[in-house]
Amino acid sequence: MDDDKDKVDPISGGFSSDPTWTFQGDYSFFGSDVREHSVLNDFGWNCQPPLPVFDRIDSDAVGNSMSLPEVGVGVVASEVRTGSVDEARDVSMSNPLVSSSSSEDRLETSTASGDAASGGKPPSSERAGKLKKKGPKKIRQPRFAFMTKSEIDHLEDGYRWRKYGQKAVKNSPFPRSYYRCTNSKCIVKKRVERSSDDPATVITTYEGQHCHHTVGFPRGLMADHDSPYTRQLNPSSALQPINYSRQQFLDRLHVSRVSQSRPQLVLSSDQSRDHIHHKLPQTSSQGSHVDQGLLGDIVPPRMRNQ
DNA sequence: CGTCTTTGACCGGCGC
DNA sequence: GCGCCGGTCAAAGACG
Repeated sequence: MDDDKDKVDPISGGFSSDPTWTFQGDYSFFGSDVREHSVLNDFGWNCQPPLPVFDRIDSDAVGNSMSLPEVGVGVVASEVRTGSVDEARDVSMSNPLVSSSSSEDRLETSTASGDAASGGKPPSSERAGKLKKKGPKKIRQPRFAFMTKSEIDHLEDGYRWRKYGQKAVKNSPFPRSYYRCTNSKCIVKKRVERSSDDPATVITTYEGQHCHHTVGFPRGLMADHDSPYTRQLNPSSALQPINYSRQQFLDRLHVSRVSQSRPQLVLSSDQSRDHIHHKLPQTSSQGSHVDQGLLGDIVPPRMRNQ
């Protein structure tokens, strides 16, 4: 192990100081506010507010703007302004990440306006009579995406999801899956797709904010209820700062990954464990940062508490 | 039997 | 107007 690699660049969050973790290209990917949220925790990434305001997350843009760290999570943290479309467009115009035209535009318009009601197919009789009335321009849901190296598409994140659709992605051999939070009162959605550039990379896009706590890992995940990981996932256990050393964290995480055969958000393949060991930037626990759900590591509080 | 996934059809926006 | 495309619905099937 080379401790030199554990130094953390407060600006880059450690990625830029290590070639393996370098986000190639430039930080425009993160917008101008990159300095303000590049704080890493033991998890590898911890977006601290304020996040840059993007018009959208565009997986194409993501792929073009960055190269993923070999292991771990490449974060495309973003917040979509909840306001008028025009407002958001103004943001996009000033953000180099945001392309002028993308499918996400269409996504925004279609999902936010009707959401559960508009997109699908009501009974034919109903369909004929119930012509879409143009409601007020949709309110955009906060949205962010991240990229993970994983063989598993749908990564556990502490919430339960119901898959409601799958579509082939243009210019990609991999389909995109659509998930919705199983909590009936929760409107959070999630898209999962593999990068066509790097099939080992899973791009997960969340939309909206959970209005409830995590449900834990009902499928037997994270049985170690006292792990730092669990503490971050479970609000009830996240009441205190995480005190594990990085080494302890990695050891525990490794055990859980191997035993469960289910890679978690930050980590990917087992063979990369040593790699992670070397490459994970070392930071303090940022003890004040405790949160609910895995999203707590990514979504800034103001996004979650809107 | 309840829950979840699969899958074909449909909707609406956008570009041409 | 038409076709493309992303997103969604919902019936049917699979699964535990």
